[in-house]
Amino acid sequence: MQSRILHDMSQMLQIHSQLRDMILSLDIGPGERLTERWLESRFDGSRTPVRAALVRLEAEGLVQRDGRNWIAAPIDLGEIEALAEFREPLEITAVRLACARAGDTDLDAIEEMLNACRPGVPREEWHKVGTDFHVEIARLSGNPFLVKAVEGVMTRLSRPRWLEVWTEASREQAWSEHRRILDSIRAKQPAEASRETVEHIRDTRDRLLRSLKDDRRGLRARGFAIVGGR
Amino acid sequence: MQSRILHDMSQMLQIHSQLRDMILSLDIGPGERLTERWLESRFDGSRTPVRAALVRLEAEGLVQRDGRNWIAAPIDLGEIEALAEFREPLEITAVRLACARAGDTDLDAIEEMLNACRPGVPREEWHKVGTDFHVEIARLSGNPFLVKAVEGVMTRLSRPRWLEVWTEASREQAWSEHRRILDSIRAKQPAEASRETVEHIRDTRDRLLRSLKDDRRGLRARGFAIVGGR
DNA sequence: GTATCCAAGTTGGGATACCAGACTGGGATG
DNA sequence: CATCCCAGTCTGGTATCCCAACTTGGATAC
Repeated sequence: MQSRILHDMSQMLQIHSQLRDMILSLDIGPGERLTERWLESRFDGSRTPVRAALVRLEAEGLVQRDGRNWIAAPIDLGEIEALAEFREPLEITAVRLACARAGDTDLDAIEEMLNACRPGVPREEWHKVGTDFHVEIARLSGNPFLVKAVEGVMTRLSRPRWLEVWTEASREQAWSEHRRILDSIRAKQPAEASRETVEHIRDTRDRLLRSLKDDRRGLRARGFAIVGGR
Repeated sequence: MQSRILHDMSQMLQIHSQLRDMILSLDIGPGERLTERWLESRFDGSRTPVRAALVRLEAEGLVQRDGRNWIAAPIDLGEIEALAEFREPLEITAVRLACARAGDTDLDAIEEMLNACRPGVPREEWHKVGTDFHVEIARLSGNPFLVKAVEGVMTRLSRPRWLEVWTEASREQAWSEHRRILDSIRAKQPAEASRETVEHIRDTRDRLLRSLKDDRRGLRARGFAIVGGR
């Protein structure tokens, strides 16, 4: 009987995780070329696990093929719009199901997560909570496909959200929108929670697109590939 | 050994496609173990492209890890329910957007596809059209994420749909439900199209679950792993 | 000065050798 | 007869080597 837990991650998973972090943290810029040989030396492994990691990251949309070459996925303004359109029905469904299925302890855990965001905590924490909130709500739906899909959406939105120029006001707005959604779920008000979710998604989309378009020139100057957008 | 033109299709893609077909056609049974060495000899390639293909198939949900081993994904009754719950909002959104965005020529192409299904054409064709209909409707939405998600759903439902015991009546019912949805889209009646879509998805779910539960014993006898279901 | 072309270097794709861990079966032991 | 143990075997994971296709840069011809 195999009762053994894999205590040591395979190199493929290590490289996958590290490269993922480098891309999401913009340590590797959007559109930047990745050669298997460079990655091999960078992570001190052979090309075999490097290639396996690249294939997985391709499925996540963080890495793409450019002809025969690998590149970190560019920031795509059209994609941000499509993602907003895509996640609306997903997250509406998630909050409605959460109203029906979530227990109080689940909601308490998410509330605590939100409460961890107060003036003074580093921006990384705000960013992470902003992602996790949506994923955890989806998890309350009990539907693994909703969770996977929302995770995918938030992964793809991670870099745009990081590049957004944050004002104190917009940060507080997003936080209170999250808070309102959570309260509506707790009050078992699916219609209200849905409406707030749609509003939040559209606000987020508009903020991201406006900010990225405004900074487009500067971001390109940093070597970041920003494509799409009309 | 291989001096073929690589521009056409890498071996990884060939193996991916062939293995995918073998799994979807139940040539490889649900739950069946796959060893890299067997695949290597079966497809006359080395383990390198075999492993890349397996990683991709894992992302599609057709292949899983079982401990350190690879297996063809079992049929999971719980998954069929979760998929129905997941695809409802997706396909509602797709038909609504299709009402707004689809042109007549697009709709004609789908109608022709449906018309190709008449008594006498082989079951494979009915099966394929039943999948493609939903994907093509999603394509009319113009949203690539909706397309990808619906493709994923239909891929995961492919084997259950194939295993379902088909009566003449249920086949005709599914066909006419498709037809009605298409007509409502053509008439730009999003509310009606949505209602019909939900109805169709729930009918499909119930038919699949009933049929699989009834045949569970027989399918297991054929060596097929059928898991889940309460 | 410009266009052309070829050789050297680089890239990803594939093949293969080797490794460590897990499984299996049979034999020794109580 | 049951139990335990160990070696042989098989597995996926990794490193490394070779190859064909592409890129590139500079010499050459005009």
